[in-house]
Amino acid sequence: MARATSAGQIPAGAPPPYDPVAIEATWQARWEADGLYRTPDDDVRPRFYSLTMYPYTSGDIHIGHWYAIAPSDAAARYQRMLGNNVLFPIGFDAFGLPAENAAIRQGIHPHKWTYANIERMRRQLRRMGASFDWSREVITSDPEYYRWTQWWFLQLLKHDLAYRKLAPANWCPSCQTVLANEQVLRDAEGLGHCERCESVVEVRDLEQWFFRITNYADELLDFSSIDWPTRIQTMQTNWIGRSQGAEIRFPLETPIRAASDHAPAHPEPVEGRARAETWDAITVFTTRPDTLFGATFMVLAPEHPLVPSLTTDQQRPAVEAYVRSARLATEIDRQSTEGEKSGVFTGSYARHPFTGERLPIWIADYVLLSYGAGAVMGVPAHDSRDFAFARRYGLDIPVVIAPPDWDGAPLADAYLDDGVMVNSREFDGLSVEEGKRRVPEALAERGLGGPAVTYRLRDWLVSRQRYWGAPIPVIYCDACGVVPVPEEQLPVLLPEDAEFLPTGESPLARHSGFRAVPCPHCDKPARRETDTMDTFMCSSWYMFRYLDPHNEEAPLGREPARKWLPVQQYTGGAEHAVMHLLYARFFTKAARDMGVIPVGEPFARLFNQGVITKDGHKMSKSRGNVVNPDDWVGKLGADAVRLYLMFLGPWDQGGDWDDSGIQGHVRWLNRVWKLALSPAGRLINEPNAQRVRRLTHQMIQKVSEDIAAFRFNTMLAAMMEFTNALSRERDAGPVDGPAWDEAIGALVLCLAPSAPHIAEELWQRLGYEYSVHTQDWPQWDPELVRAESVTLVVQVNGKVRERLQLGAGLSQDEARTAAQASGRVQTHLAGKTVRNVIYVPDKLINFVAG
RNA sequence: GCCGAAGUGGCGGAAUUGGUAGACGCGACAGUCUCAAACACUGUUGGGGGGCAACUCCCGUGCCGGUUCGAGUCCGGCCUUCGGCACCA
Repeated sequence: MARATSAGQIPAGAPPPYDPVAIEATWQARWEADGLYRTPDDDVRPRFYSLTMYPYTSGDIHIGHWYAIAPSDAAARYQRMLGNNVLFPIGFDAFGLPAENAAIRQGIHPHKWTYANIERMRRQLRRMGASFDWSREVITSDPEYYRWTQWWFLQLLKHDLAYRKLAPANWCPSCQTVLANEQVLRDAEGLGHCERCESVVEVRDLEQWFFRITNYADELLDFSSIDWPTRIQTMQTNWIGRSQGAEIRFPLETPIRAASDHAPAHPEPVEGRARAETWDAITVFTTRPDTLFGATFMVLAPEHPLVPSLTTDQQRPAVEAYVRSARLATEIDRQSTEGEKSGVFTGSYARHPFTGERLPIWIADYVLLSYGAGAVMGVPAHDSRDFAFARRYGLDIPVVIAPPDWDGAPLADAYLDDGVMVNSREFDGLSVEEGKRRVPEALAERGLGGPAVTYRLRDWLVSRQRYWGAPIPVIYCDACGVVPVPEEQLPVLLPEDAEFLPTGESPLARHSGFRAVPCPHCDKPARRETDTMDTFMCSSWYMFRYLDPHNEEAPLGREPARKWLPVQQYTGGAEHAVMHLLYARFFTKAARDMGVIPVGEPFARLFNQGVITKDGHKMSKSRGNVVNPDDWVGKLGADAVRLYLMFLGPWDQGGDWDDSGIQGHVRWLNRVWKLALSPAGRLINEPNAQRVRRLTHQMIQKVSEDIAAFRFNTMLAAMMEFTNALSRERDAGPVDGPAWDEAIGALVLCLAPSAPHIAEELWQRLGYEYSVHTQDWPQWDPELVRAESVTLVVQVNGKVRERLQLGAGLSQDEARTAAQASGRVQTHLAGKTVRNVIYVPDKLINFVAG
């Protein structure tokens, strides 16, 4: 930290007032002009990729963005001062439904709405003074970006990670359009209504695109190579929901044909057998194969393909009515009807694989087609849902796992805990654990099933019947089938002249110029896919594009990928725990397997900041409690707002905005300003200088450790404490000289990541070289930090009776002698015998006496 | 219901390989400055008792119990709040 001019250049007299608004504008312009935060690719210093989640283009940068970004920026600046080549990019998540809603409400085209918002948000972001490299900005709705989103889609298709199948979607029969889940309003009975016309929403099956995220389910459960909050790991683990159990085949009395190819999620019944048109058994998945002998009925999901064939003529009216009502409120957003179990008997029976007993086959909506085999064995004694169902319909409830002191009486409720297998033939006497192993083995020997694993995670449905998204680059040809758009024809441009009528139907579906296209194979008339991609697709790879944002040959080059990946520090909200953060991991693994990037995890370290509230509530326009950061920045400056947000408390806990709190930071910055710029005298003597130096180095240590661990609140507290101490030194007498210069210099350097503008201004006024943000982070001297005197706490029977200022490093005997010299200690030891002495060097001595 | 996190002054919070509870800040009160107010600055500020006083004693980290010389921190059992999932077989 060489000074451009010699020390002692601070002009005499009172310092000028601290004018944050003027200072901040000046420095922001200067940094921008100098390209101070540009990240060169050819830098030899160690790289550090620091990423904060890019904002959605909703309209305004609000206080939540500040809360997320300001500390990220401080951390990135700290890394820069440590000597790293830091990449800290920013961009905009620009596709999505809100743009369309705004378009319909306000009559603005989504494109116009989005780009106007970006314009405004850029300005607001610049006022924060964040050290973004704007030259790498990405906007996901730019053709130069979504061209590559489409390219990724084609690669996933090529690698058999994308496929089409029928999937339920919300359908409004009046608007004749598909609705997103958030456009469906639920009434008290759980029925969905169209948000626009209030018609009852149906569920229709459409051919939709999926990504095979389930191929990676097991790998996604492995967090060993990344440093993520356990909270997020747990959430993802639960979301993936791996269950170990068995598949069991229950033979049918007569083989039947499936009604449709609308297969359950787990289409292969057993042993890799191809899905048969003719079914001779019903396959179920269970995590409790040990309870097999307690099965007294079967239950299929209402949508199960075997239902029509299994239904007897006598039962058909009841079954069809039930299936119809279930369609109105299916799993897309099924209301929890807590405890109530309804169902209908199909009239058919299956055979128990071991006993051959006839089991009635029912349908019920508590069984989900999309999980396991879409069918369950009903074991009422040991499953609470089956128990409720059996009670309601008068089915048998035989006990096959005996509770510890069971007397043979009927159960009042399902018994779910461990016990001993009974009424289970050769398995009697086995524990639950042994049964779970032995029953599937026995099933496998007889060709009636075997061990199996199932996941809660389903494949990622990426189709959106919407306009404002990246068009899915495929073409449907009557002759050639599904034809991928050739890569050299990308991007498939979103037509801007799409008619944007408030019908809710995707403009792409009715835009004939977009739809009609010659087949790339046979050149005959064909039609484009009119669905667009889920915006989570865009955000699954944006961290790659920052590395090579202007590459026109590839989404990113090999060299940038090798140099920069993975992201070393990712920060953002925990609301993305299972969507964005899981999809991005899947995407990275897929890209690795395609050979495009060299890593299998996108984010090596993750930090989730909390939520900022006002008066204890989420901020919302309807509640009228929105804090507008621009107002505060205009009045008090960005630095004060940044500090206030960082000081609220631990970053991952969030905090509540309180107008009065921010004044404290303005006060403090003013104190720092005056302290740094006030004319100084001479430090009178060496002990004072030593004391100041010790305080300085202790502060540097504390600040360094805290900022590295994202403990911004205690980092600032340490600087405030230091400021208070320096003020006391100055008030006690004249101060100057190297120790004082070092103290002020260190304070300004330590402040630079958090309050970049005032730090730059002070740095310049103190006569140092521009810029403070390219300086080395200050080092602390361990020798100086060590205290020479300590407070020794003296306890008698665990209660504090005296605090002594003593030299550091005393032996137990020396400490004991000193402690026993105290009158107070003598009082409390009077008439007692010291039985034991516990000594913690330099901290505490405890006399155990009685 | 299941999973996870957290309960500390008037408020935000600090202190956890067990060792001074309340750092730092806000607010409040008192004082300085001012005709006055605001700003700024200085001091006090967990609760209770005793003393003219320098002081001194007791209680105190959601509740009950335990381990320990010593517990905000560890163990057992509760209560409350927040977050996630929610008929996952």
